[in-house]
Amino acid sequence: MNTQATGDGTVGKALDVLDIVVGFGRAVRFSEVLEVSPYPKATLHRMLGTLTNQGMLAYDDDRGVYVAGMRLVRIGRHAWNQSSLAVLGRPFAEALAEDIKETVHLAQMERGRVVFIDKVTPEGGFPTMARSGRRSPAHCTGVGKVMLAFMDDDRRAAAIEGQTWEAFTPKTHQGPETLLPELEEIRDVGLAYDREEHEQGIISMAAPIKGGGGRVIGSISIVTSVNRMSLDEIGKYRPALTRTAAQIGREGAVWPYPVVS
Amino acid sequence: MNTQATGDGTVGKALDVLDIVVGFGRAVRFSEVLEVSPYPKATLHRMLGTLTNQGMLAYDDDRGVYVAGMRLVRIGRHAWNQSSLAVLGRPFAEALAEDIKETVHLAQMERGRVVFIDKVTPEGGFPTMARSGRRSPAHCTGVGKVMLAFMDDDRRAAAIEGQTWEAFTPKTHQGPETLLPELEEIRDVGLAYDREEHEQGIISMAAPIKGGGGRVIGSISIVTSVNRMSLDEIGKYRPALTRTAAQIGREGAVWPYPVVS
DNA sequence: AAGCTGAGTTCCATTATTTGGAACACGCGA
DNA sequence: TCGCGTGTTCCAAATAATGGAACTCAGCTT
Repeated sequence: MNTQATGDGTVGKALDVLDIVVGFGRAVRFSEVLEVSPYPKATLHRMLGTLTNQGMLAYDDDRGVYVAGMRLVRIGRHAWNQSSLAVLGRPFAEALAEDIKETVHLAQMERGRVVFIDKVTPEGGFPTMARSGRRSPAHCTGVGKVMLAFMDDDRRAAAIEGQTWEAFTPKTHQGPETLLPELEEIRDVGLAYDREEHEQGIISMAAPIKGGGGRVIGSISIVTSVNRMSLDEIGKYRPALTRTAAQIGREGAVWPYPVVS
Repeated sequence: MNTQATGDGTVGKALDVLDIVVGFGRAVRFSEVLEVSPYPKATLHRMLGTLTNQGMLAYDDDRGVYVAGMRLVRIGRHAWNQSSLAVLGRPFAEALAEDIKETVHLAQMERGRVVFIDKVTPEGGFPTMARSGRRSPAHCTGVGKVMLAFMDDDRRAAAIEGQTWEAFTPKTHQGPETLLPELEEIRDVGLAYDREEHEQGIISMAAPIKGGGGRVIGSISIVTSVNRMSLDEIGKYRPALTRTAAQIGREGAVWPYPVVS
């Protein structure tokens, strides 16, 4: 119905505000939130008050800033323990990263956007900018494209509908016309590559993580820089990557948590 | 104003429901939530719908159950990265646990209740029931009492006001009359002991973690069973425990996140 | 196959809450 | 003291939440 993440009356707005505040990734002043939120001063003020009151945010009196609250930390941790692929995937991701000495990303999808669930950077691995909990577009990342390729048709349709098609580099897909054929190719090959589509000089190779019934529950990728390795060279890790993806998938065969499109 | 965690209109109710669902720790049926929530059928139904719609919960069509949603996982992870003592405390807690071969807990406080932030059980350590994200009362745990002892007077007053005084064992404090004197003692000694007050046979020794300005930002404890060790014996780890607490505190000297009382 | 039961969903007039423009308070530097 | 940028409070109008009751649907029983 509504493609917007917003909506749903008061609760939707409150969660929207929560998302904004936490998304800053640091303590924020009222006016900063006001600037980026679509709500009028009084409304936002009341919203922040409610969220603080509820323990989802905390207000630092001295500095006059809002930060994430303990209740959010607690509920979020609980949710993480239950629904995050990281809990069962981390050991395998760590083993892979250690084995090949390259950075490994673990991702899931939320409404057509990639959510980085975890990352492992081994000694000497390439330090990527991804941070767990961050979101990125799906159309320009290896982990995103591979999930799009293997998800249900209707979910994919909805996800593609919601893409922003922002052009991060000259190689970024700018619309379904070029993306859809690549997705088909990805389905054939069983892997997706990020050819500097999200960031100049950064490449990756991603495999889908399939739980019970072949349903995609996330994806895993090896990320590096073109200065360290070419796309061809990264290909030599293909067996290791697909093996790890399969291991995690086996572990998550009875995965009860749906990947939200 | 209101001591209840509930309140604050629609948003409060929605968060309440979210808390309930996630608190189950597993996929739940509508009727299960209905049973424990104070809301009428229609209201709860709408609430769950809204939360699902917002990505905070996810609904499994096949099984007809609700689980934590990806959006909650994402926001929660973000919050965790920012505000959890675990992020900076874990390495030290791990070192301590490895050193003494006993289980170590890391905790913070939310509205007078202890939230377990992280735990480390080394090879051969005593496996405790605490799980990160879980809550326990403050009046009967080492980590809780030590935070109560060292927090601001007004915060302590509010926190003590909110205690349930549930008697888990014969040794549990049943009211402020006996707890307050012990808190004073704890302040003197600089440590708190749990003398089988939460669970028969389980004891612990806890130290406060103090950030900048001596403000308590959490606590750390060594937990074991009376079958493994006596209260006296656990005391030999005192230097190690206080050293670790100090290390974490130094790391968190510029800790920007308030410990919500 | 009709009837029953329990779980989940929908309806809608009533009621309570949210809304946000505007006025107000506060701290701070000039 | 004035002015400015922030943050807070008010309150009548507008909107959204409420929940009892009726309904649907699947599975089970007689």
